[in-house]
Amino acid sequence: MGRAPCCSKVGLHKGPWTPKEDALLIKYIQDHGEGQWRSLPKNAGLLRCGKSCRLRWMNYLRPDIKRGNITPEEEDLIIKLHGLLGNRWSLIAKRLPGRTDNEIKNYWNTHLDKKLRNQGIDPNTHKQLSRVLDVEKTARGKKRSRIAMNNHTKRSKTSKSNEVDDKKGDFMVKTKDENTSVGDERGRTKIHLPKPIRVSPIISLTRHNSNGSFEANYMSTASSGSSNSQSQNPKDELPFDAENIMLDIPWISSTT
DNA sequence: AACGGTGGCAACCGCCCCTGG
DNA sequence: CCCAGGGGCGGTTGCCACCGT
Repeated sequence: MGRAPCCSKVGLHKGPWTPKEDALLIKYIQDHGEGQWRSLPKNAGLLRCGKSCRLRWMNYLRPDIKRGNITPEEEDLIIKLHGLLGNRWSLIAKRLPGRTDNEIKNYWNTHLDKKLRNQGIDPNTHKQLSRVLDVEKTARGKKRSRIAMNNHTKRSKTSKSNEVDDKKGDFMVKTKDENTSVGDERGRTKIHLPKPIRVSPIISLTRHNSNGSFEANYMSTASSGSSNSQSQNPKDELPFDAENIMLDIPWISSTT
């Protein structure tokens, strides 16, 4: 069996946070700083799981968070970074000051995924979709049916990965120690990457004067598709150091 | 006006990695 | 080296507002 849940669910609040809970959390972190999430709820007088507190703080309460109004520049950058990094929302978020991985993930799922499909681009591979494929994926990518929900046909937690595999296409890769076939029934987290390319660690995004969009300029030193070139960077399984991508973005003064 | 479908997003779940003992 | 716990992460779900019929 897996590890026990991070906290006993008995007596703990779930669901939306109340202003009072927010205030307690903010006050506690202002006084004591971040960290010790597991013990924080108890010390702060919150009937919440530590993870829930962390999530609330990271995604909503942190003072440096920008909310909403994702600019076209940010949107373009998200698309470019997703093309490079795949669904590594936290890495993408690091390149967008004030944005959280959750916000970017949501924005991708609700806006950009659809937008790319409408442009005939496969949001997973960032390549042109064939017309047939596009129609098929659009149909399959529809928001889950409420009817299905009412019929209690929600996918079980344990079976989710199989369906995800079906949706995500060919660029699903296994994490580190995985060497079995796609569709692991354990529900292991899967990461889909763009077609493997060898690039230099330094990437710059230059802006088109005409439309303000960005173009990723990375020094590709080898042909694409060399999927055998396993990661030089075990941490990310990427052919470059995703943590240290340098971006030439005029409207972002700091890169971290 | 009522109802069902869809969109958007906050929050949860479960797995994995890292680190300290 | 091994193990357990904390924290981080990505995928998924639930709720609510909005929209079209």
